[in-house]
Amino acid sequence: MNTTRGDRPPTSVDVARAAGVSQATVSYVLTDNPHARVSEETRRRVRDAAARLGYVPDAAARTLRTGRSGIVLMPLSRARVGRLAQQVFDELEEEFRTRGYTLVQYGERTLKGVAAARSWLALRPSAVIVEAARLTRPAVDLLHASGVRAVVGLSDQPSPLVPAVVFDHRALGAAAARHLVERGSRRLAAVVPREEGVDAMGRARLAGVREVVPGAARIDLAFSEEEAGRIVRAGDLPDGVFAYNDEYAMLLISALQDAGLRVPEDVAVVGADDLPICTLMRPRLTSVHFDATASPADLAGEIDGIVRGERPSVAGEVVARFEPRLVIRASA
Amino acid sequence: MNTTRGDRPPTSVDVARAAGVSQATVSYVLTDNPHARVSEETRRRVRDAAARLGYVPDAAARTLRTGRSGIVLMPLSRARVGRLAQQVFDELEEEFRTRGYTLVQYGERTLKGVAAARSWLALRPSAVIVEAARLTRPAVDLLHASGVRAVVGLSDQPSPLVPAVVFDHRALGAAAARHLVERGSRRLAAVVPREEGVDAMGRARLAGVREVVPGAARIDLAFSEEEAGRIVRAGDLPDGVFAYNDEYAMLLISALQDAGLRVPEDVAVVGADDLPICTLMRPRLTSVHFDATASPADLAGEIDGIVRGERPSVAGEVVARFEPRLVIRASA
DNA sequence: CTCTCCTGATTATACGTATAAGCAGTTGAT
DNA sequence: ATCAACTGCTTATACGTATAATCAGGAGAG
Repeated sequence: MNTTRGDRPPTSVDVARAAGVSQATVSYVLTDNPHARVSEETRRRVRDAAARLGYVPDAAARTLRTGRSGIVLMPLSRARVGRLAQQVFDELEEEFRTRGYTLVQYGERTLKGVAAARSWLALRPSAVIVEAARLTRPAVDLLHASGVRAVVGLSDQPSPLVPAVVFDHRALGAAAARHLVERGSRRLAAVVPREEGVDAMGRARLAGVREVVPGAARIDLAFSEEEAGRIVRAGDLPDGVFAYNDEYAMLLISALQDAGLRVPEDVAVVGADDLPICTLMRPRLTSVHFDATASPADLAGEIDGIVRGERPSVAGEVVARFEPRLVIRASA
Repeated sequence: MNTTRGDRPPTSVDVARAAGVSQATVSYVLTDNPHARVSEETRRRVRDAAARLGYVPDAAARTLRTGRSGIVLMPLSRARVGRLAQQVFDELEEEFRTRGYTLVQYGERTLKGVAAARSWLALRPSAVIVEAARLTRPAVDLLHASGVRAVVGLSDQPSPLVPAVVFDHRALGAAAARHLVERGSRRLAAVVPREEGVDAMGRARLAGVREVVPGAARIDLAFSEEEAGRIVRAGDLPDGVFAYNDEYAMLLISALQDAGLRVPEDVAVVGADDLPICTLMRPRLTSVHFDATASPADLAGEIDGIVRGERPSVAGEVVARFEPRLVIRASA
């Protein structure tokens, strides 16, 4: 049944032989090249042969020839980002796949600037999605000059170098603080996780809290019961806490309850991410959800448009913005 | 400073010109080819030139030439697997990267057998890690014949086709059930989640429970408070429940407590995954942890060894096994 | 009838790399 | 002194694809 020589996957030459045409014709037909002039009859023969042989184009050869792979590179460590981002990535992966791209998470975390860009270029990606802080002007220029059509930044504010997806952590912290104040909290604090990688987000959210309440305290906290217990027992607690996210909120609340303190009566607590566990805790957790102005599908579409040259890539533009939305429950 | 013509990334030819040698010599030096006979002086010149130009080999060209990419393909949807597997993937990604591979999650979820294998082969991966259930003998043969050195299955039991990573879900369910019985539960039930993708794991874990208690009831449950509440209010509850995982356990416990039932006095509950939230819930959640007989580093090393031909690929072998370990807390 | 234009193909080439094969100059054995 | 073997390189080639350039043949215009 398999008519290819040897036992490697069939190539376009094998398809050509099977269909009785030249390799070029196979390529013209299967890529739907608009400049191609091939009769309907021949197209059918080629497609039949390709299907019969189970032909799948060699990605490397295609990339080498065109100078561009279907790869969308995300040089991030999935483990280091929040739950929200993980979910967004999962959906993005799906969206890109339906559009013919492969989302590759290529975790080069140490390099920055031009050196990082060069290592990314080994894959000749069509697009790169990366923390804006790791980009420099020369790096962006190098990427564009080397055929990367879309460079998209992730940041907590618009980037002057590239179009960006903005996660407004300050606004998130501010929204939480505003609610705590309105509810009657007089002394505020914000948790900043000690975990490497998320501490930056923690500081940005703290800054947002301090936009509203300049004197808000900072609670540095590792994710451990012991440390949470120690902080609660140390006393001198504020009456309103923004706990960085829902998991830290749960950690804090369990420590507070163990110490005999009531939530929200003694200490009000606000989480973030609006995870399913919010409704399962007692009291139910008030949380700040990150609403996106654009869905993963929109984002993928936007990037696809830039790659295909249908849309311009505008530095400073905000491709999608994640804005805080308060979900009020019982804990604050 | 940049001595390359045009503005595309430098190639080995550019490096050769800069070092005053031929392109072949550059390749010999930079790949550390053992058959190469190049003087130390020349090697230095080549390496200097490469560093100066910021040369990074084109992955596509290398793949085309060698017939094999540095890609380890995992055709899975990350969103569909459990928290444990997600964490394992994150660590695997890191391990593979340090060994020079790129772990690519290429989510072709619908295809099976030879058709799936063909689509995977477009990337000429060095290794494929995939659910064993999607493999067939011809598919495995095709992969091997096409240059894929290591095909590793994920399964709840050893696979006759390939070496496998075994997640022993039955044993996990059985361990939970055994504990519940020893604690004094007379009527058992196991939750099977309705979520697509994880339901199979749920059924396997239920089967494990029934190995211990043949008459154990099955509770089909979607992750929603309404449904959990409905089930609790319907009455006729068992006095011991294995809740599939920690999150479903929390869902169930919150519903039980809302109905005025006590955990574990009225209903004992066991979760799985041993997430951090186990110690934050009240009562603290008894959970079954999946202990690995091999770390992600070991697994990556094993696969690397097979790819490099240092280790044989043995069908039926168990590369790593995840075995249940009970963590007893207050909920059961 | 000749020339141009169009159709539907083919032939030729380049992408960047790894590696087999070849080749000049030197060394060692006989 | 002669030839083989070795050293340190170079030249040549193939991987599989996309696409520019070319070409045979027929249709239509003059």
